[in-house]
Amino acid sequence: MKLAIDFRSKLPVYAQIEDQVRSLVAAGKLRPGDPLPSIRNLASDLGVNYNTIARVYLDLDRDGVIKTYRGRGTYVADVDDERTLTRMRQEKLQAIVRSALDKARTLGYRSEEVSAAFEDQLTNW
Amino acid sequence: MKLAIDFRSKLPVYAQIEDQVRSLVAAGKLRPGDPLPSIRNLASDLGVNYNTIARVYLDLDRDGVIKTYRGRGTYVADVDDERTLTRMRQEKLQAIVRSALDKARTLGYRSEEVSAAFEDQLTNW
Amino acid sequence: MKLAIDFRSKLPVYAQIEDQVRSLVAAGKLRPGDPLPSIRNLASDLGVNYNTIARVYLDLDRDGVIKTYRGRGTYVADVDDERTLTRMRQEKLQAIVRSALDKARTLGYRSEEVSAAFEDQLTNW
Amino acid sequence: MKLAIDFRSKLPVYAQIEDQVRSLVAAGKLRPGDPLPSIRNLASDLGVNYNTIARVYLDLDRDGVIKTYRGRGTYVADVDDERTLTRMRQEKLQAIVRSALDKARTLGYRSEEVSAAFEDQLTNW
DNA sequence: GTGGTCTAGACCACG
DNA sequence: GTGGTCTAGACCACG
Repeated sequence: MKLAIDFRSKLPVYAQIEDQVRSLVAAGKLRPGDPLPSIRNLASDLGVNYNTIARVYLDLDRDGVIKTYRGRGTYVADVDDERTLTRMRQEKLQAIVRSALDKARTLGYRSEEVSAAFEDQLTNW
Repeated sequence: MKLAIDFRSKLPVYAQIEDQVRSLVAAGKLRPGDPLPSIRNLASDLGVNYNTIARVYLDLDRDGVIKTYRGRGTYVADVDDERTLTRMRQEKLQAIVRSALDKARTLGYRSEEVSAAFEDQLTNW
Repeated sequence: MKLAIDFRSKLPVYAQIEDQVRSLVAAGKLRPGDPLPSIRNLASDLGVNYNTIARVYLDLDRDGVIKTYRGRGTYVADVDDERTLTRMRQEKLQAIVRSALDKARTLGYRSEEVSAAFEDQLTNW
Repeated sequence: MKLAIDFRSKLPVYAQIEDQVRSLVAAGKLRPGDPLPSIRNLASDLGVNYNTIARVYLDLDRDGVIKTYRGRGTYVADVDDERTLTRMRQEKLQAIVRSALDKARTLGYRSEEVSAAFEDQLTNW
């Protein structure tokens, strides 16, 4: 599980990690039943404290994203069926795109400009 | 100057405001010489403390985004020439688009998917 | 706000405090808008660490029991109307009584025994 | 021996089991000499680890609630006479009732309210 | 002054 | 080994 933390970001570290795990699950890169790294391992990997990751896993568990089993580990929570997963994956992508377009529009860019910038960037995908 | 603050965001209020002002300047919605609201006015408009806006203006001034003149007010900083402004405006847009594409790619979306989502969202611009 | 912690209980300290605050709100001893002690004050009053109370307030806030305002303090969350409050108060009492009766029944006590014990204890209320 | 574990409770599993066994003995549902299930059986019945039940039996043995005989099994400890058993049974019931009344009183309920709630709940015993 | 995040480190519960 | 709770203490954000 590849996560990237920006320690200079004003977003709290725990929020950055939570966001990324949620995104990975929503996008289907982490699938129901997949094991997550142990708290101690992830903490050491990311160079943060055990407690910070413990909070992340607690939050995600409460929100039903993951399931933690005392003494046994942490896993991506089950989801009803494959259809729901596919829908979630689409919605996640749409949210990403919509958010970028919203920002651009708010800043006064015209749709042709945005479209051009998009085509341009997509070439070196 | 329209700013939107999300008090439930984990991003500090001062950071949200700074980001938005920087973006408005970069996108050319705020142009060199344009006046900014007084600290007191903006604070009251946004429902935040005077000190919070004072900090924002101090940061932006220090970074050369705005210029504060004691007793006369605060203004968007001058920029050499129109060309630079145009370039900044383009770069800002590219940064927005690139950031969205990066996120999508990291999450495992294929370029065709992203392209489709983009076209889709662009229709109700 | 009078809270009692049993440090020898196997119930975590934070859970004991959360339970008690929830009960006080449900029973109407703490009413919407009432201020709660500051985190630092309550921590020092109860002889526990700041972080423990911070967690309590965070949990209660997420569950909508209280509202915290950065820099300003923490308050019992608003509730629609007086009727709801009255209903909550009744339900809380019923939950207490039901829980005791359930336990007694599970342990094989007959209803007359329980009734007698109840009348007995109620005399020195 | 019917025991119910709530794995989401903040009370440790071992404490939940110990409490229930103690209560069953105090209430006379488990009588001196009655056999308890083997550690392995109970562990498998409850879906918990062998070590957890081993700890429970060790604690209960240490407290004189049960007696473990190597190779022969575990039994509810002997008690002098029938009178003591009867007294323990009454005290257990009183403890249950007192605890509920204490909680209600602390939360500001009036004795008539509690009495009414009690009568009410007792009807569907 | 009031709330929020993070670390280092100890100790417990469960497997 | 894996998750959970708690402390002491530092530093930040907001009013």
